[in-house]
Parts: sequence; structure tokens; C-alpha cells
Amino acid sequence: MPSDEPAALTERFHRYLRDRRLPVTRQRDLVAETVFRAADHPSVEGIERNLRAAGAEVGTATVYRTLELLEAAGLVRSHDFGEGYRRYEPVTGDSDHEHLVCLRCGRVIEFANERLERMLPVIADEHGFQHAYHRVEIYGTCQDCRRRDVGALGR
Amino acid sequence: MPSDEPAALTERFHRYLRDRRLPVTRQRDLVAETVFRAADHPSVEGIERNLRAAGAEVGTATVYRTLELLEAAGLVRSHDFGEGYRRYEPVTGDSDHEHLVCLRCGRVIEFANERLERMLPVIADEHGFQHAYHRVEIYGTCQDCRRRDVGALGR
DNA sequence: TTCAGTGCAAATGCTTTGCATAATG
DNA sequence: CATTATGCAAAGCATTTGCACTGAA
Repeated sequence: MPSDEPAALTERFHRYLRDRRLPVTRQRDLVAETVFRAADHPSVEGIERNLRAAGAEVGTATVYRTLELLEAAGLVRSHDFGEGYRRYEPVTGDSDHEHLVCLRCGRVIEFANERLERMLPVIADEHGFQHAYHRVEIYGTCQDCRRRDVGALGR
Repeated sequence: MPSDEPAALTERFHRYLRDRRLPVTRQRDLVAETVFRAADHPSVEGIERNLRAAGAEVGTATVYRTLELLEAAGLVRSHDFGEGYRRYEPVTGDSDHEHLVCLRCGRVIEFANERLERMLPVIADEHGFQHAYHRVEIYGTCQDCRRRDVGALGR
């Protein structure tokens, strides 16, 4: 059975809203669905583009407000990869993961490494820090962009 | 012999400027010295506060422009710890290091871990990425802030 | 004297907020 | 019907840029 992550997240979002007597609105569902289904860590602009393409439209302020809500609910995480804006991703049941960011095309891919995840709390402890969370980002050139470079050199 | 890092960096900065026939100005020296001597990863505001305290004054635009120059010269690095502004640190002869950021007081301390530094390029490679650089930040509560919390609980 | 730097103020770009109106439960 | 959300436009903020003036070499 294929785990329908987006549907599960949507259900959790609805429960979260109901529990605090907050209205479930068309806009909230549209934004939530868009992020839950996204595989590319979209920015607010990307989310709006996606919505527009689907014939929907949600005010920018509402998009930001809904993302804040989704983060508070623990259903979405935001990242700042130093591009001048934030990107968002759904929080799936998968274990912790970190990111590889391509400096050429901006693509972001995820990786999981248990040894790394185990190391960081230990390092924090060694320095008297109580570990809360961490962030590991590797910047470089992705496979596709490397191939493209090689191809350009070849002719 | 105590290695006088700030002086060495200042000399390198002057050489960098001379080499490209760029003027050495009072403002550039003031900003550079301030960052070279800082041990706390100051922000632009912190740098300006520091300068003001020393009786000097440099326009904000010039501070930004000088920092850009210092980064291009490889003498200063900038970091974004998600606070809404950037922090700067001198590039010393020390090996690579990463950062621990206290969520309570904002203090930033550095740590070096060879195993970690060796791992990341390997991980990149495993995913077809050509590693350029990376960023590892551990967020948590520093020793002082933990002590303060315990003290508050005690009474 | 020439070429680049400086500082002010205005512009930017993402994100947040105020407020009148609209929709949910 | 009461309460909260929405959307627009305005405000915020760190950072960048345009431009007349100043200063370094």
C-alpha cells in the first residue's frame, strides 16, 4: 500500500485546526496541499506560481500566514539557503535529513546519514551545549550541471 | 610568540588593495580592524556600535562595501544564522570550523571536528555532487544559559 | 589631477502588519 | 451571530544603489 503522505498531512492539519477551533478555509487547504505535494522545496513565489497554474489564487499575506500556521503545527519546515528567501518542505515520517544545494541550478536534494545525525548532539555536548536542532547544508554542483559543463567543454 | 592575527590580516588587506591600485582609506582600515579584532561574530550593527564606541563613525553603505571587499579578499567570512541579518568573522589561519549558536543569548562559539569535515565531501560525492563548501550549525542552549535556568528553578 | 571612495537618501526585495470586508462554525 | 480569515496596501528591515562631493595616490 502506497502511503499517501499528502493526504495524511492534510488530515493532521484539519485536526490541528479543529482542535483549536480555527476555521478550515479554502485558502488554507490550497496552500497546505501545494506544499504537501511539492518535491522541490518551493519558495513562497513558487507556491503562488503553482497555485496560479492550478487556476487558484491566494493573497501573498495569506500564504505567509498559512505557512506560519503549518510550521507551528509541525507539518512544514522552512529553510534559508542564503538565496534571499525561504523555501518550504513538508515534514514527512522519514527520518532526519539534510540538504545538498546546487550552486548552478538551485536544485535541492535531500540526504540522510545516521552517523552524521548521531555525531552532532555529541559535539554539542562536548562544548556544554544542549542540542536543540541543527542544520547541515552542502553546497556544490549537482550531477546534471557537471555533465552540462563537461558537454560544453567537449565541443 | 603571540601570533598577532589582526595585524597580519591588516597587512594582507593593504597588500590586496595595493595590488589592485585601490586606495587605503581611513574607513576601510577602521572597518577591517574592527572585524579582525572581534571575537563575537558581529553584525553590521555591532560593527557600527563598536566603531561609535571608539569615537569613529563610518557610513553604513561603506561598512557594507568594505565587508564585501574583505570577503572578496578572503579575509572575512559572513554567516547567516537565521536571525534576519548577517554576522562576520575574520578568516584566521586556523583550520575549518563550524558554529554552535545559543538560542537564548545569541552567543556563537566555534568548534572544529576533523571527522565531520572529512565526512561531508564524501557524502556529496555519494550523491553525485561536487563539494564546494558546506555549513554546519548546531542550535541549542549554551552552558551559561543552562546554568541560569537551573538557578531560576532552584528558588 | 585623476580615479575611486564616501555618505546620504532613495530604492530593493522579502516578509509582516493594519484594517475594512468576507467567510467559517 | 460572533469570531477569525482574507486581501490589499502600507510598513518594516537588512542590504544595495545612484549620485554629488571628498579624498587618496
